[in-house]
Parts: sequence; structure tokens; C-alpha cells
Amino acid sequence: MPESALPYRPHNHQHCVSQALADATAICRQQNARLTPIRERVLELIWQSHKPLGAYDILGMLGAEGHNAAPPTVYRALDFLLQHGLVHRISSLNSFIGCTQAGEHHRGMFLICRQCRNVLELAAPEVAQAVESAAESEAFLPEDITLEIAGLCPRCQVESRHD
Amino acid sequence: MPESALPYRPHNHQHCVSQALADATAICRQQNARLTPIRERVLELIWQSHKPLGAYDILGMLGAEGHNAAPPTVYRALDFLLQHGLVHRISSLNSFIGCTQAGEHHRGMFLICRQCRNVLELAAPEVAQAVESAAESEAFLPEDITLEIAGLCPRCQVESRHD
DNA sequence: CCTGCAAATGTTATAATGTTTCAAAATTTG
DNA sequence: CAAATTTTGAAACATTATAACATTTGCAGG
Repeated sequence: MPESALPYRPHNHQHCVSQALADATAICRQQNARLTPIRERVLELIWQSHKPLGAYDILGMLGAEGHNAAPPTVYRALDFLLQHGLVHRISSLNSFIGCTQAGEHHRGMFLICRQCRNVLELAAPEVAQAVESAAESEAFLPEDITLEIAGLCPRCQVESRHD
Repeated sequence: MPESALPYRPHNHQHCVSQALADATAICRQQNARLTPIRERVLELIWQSHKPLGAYDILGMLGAEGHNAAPPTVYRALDFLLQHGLVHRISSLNSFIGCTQAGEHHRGMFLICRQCRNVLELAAPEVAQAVESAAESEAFLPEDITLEIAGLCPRCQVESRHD
């Protein structure tokens, strides 16, 4: 059995955050996009963990730190981050998570633990390939792929056997 | 290029509907589940086309035919239909579509045309296999798979070249 | 500098989607 | 038939998301 992936075990998470922010800064510079304070702060909040956050979670956090924002503020920041590939939306949870492969062209695939709620993003090019082949076999032109797998992460599988 | 799948071309749709209702009746009998009038009617409404319907679309249709239902009525019917594998929920659209493989154990994969909004459900066992392998390579135990592909169906690809 | 444009944010209201709760009716079971 | 269970009705409420318009900010050209 392979070692657990990052989200599922203790790690220096501050490193994840600073890496994500550095990447975002670079990507925005490269695309002539403005990573304004709000946008950067929202990205940072999303990266506070490997668990996805809802828009209203973010709204609440902003409120708690004195920035009295309304929903459109958050949704606009999220739209920006989505557009530039810095976060992903998890449809099945109506929530958002930091992209671990920002900048790279990829079709994300998400492993979502229903217990600890951590999410791991996988590249899995062979899955993307299989999906595209299946679509093409129906003469369908795929554009966006939503692939979200809910289940139990390695850690929570172990714990659930201790019932 | 293969012939277009059902949703994307004219067909005797009434046959789809009556088949779906017959299957549902059989499945519910077999599982000792009660396909009550409301549940059956909701299933029938969902099957009125191959386009997914939102819960409030259904609510509106019920209202239009004199059944003054409240949201929980519809959501309960939908929960029942989901539980018995008679409909699927499309997370990326917050909407529901009839299951074309009711009764069979399967992981649905959906091809969603962004133009005509028709949806084709594919079995694609090789995709399911690839997804499960990818999950297992991370020691993740998959339970529910959400796989939704948005793009252009064969018909709408042709039309969009006529710009 | 400043002026005017475009992009970003603020603000209020509202739309769309989904759930909780408790009561009443229908169905099944003993 | 009576009790227990399941289903439905009904009202209120919670959550998620967008529309519309005003204001501010950053920046390019005069």
C-alpha cells in the first residue's frame, strides 16, 4: 500500500499555502491578471486546509476578520480564481478547493473523503483518456469534465474498522 | 462515425416513457417499495424528455396540473426515485434525469450537451474501471462516483459549424 | 498632474435550491 | 379493527447564487 497522500496525513501545511500563493502570483503576472487583496485573501482562506469551503464559509471568515463583505464579493473572487485555474469547484458539495496543479492544463479528478472531508486532487491522465474515448465513441465533443469520487480516505478506513 | 444515440435524434419518445414506467413498476414490486401516484407522476414528468429537470421545474409542472405541492413533496419523491435507482441527480446542473439502466448495478456517466441540454447516460465500464483503479492507487475506497461531461452532442456540433 | 476610461468593489435586493419540523392521512400488520 | 409504520401536507426557514446599480480604484493618454 502506498504512503498516504498529503491531505490525509500531518504535514507542514503552511508550505502548501505559501506555495499556492506564490504560484498564484506568478500565474497572474503571466496572464496580466490582478491578484487583488480580496482575491488573494479568498485564495488563502481556501487553502487553510485541504477541505473544501462553501462561499458562505468564506463570507463568514471575512466577516470575522472585520471585512464586512456581501455575497457578490466572494462569488466574484471565486469566479476570478476559477477562471485562472487557481481553485476548483466541487459540484457535489457546492464548495471550492485550491488547485494543486495551478497553471498546468489538466482535468481534475477529486477524491473526497465523506468522513474527514479532505479532498485529494489527482491528475490521472489515463482516466481522462478513458473518459474522452468514451465520449468520442458517441461522437460527443467533451469540454468540461466533472469527476468527483466520494468515499473513505486511507486514514478514515482504518478508523472505521475500530467501531 | 456511429449513429447518434437516442436523445440526440427524433424517436418515438412515448416508448421511452412507458418503458421507464414499466421498469419502475417492476423494480418497486421486486423491492417491496411503493410507487405511489406522486412518485410515479414525478418520474413520468422527468421522463418527458431527455433533458434534466430541476426540482422546482417539477414543482411548477405539478402546480400547473392542479396538484399544489410544496418543495418537500418533490424532494421526497426524488429521494425515493434516487434511492431505488430510477433517476440520477446531475450535480453540475442541480437537476434530475431518468435512469436508462434502472435495476442494473452501474456507475452512471453523463454526456451533457451545453446547447440542446439533452443528456445521454453511458455505462462505460472501462471508465469506471479506470476511475476505481486510480482511486485504489491512492488507497482510497470509492463509494459514489460523479462523472459528468459537458460539451456538444453530435447534432449541435454540426449546427455550430453553420455560424 | 489630471482626466477620463475600464476594471474592481460595495450595496441592496432578490432568485433559486434545499431542509426542518410537526401535523394529518393513508397503508400495512398483527 | 387497532396499533404501528409509512407517506403526504403545510408552513417556515436555511443555504446557495445572481441581478442591478452605485461607487471607488488603478491606469493610460493628453
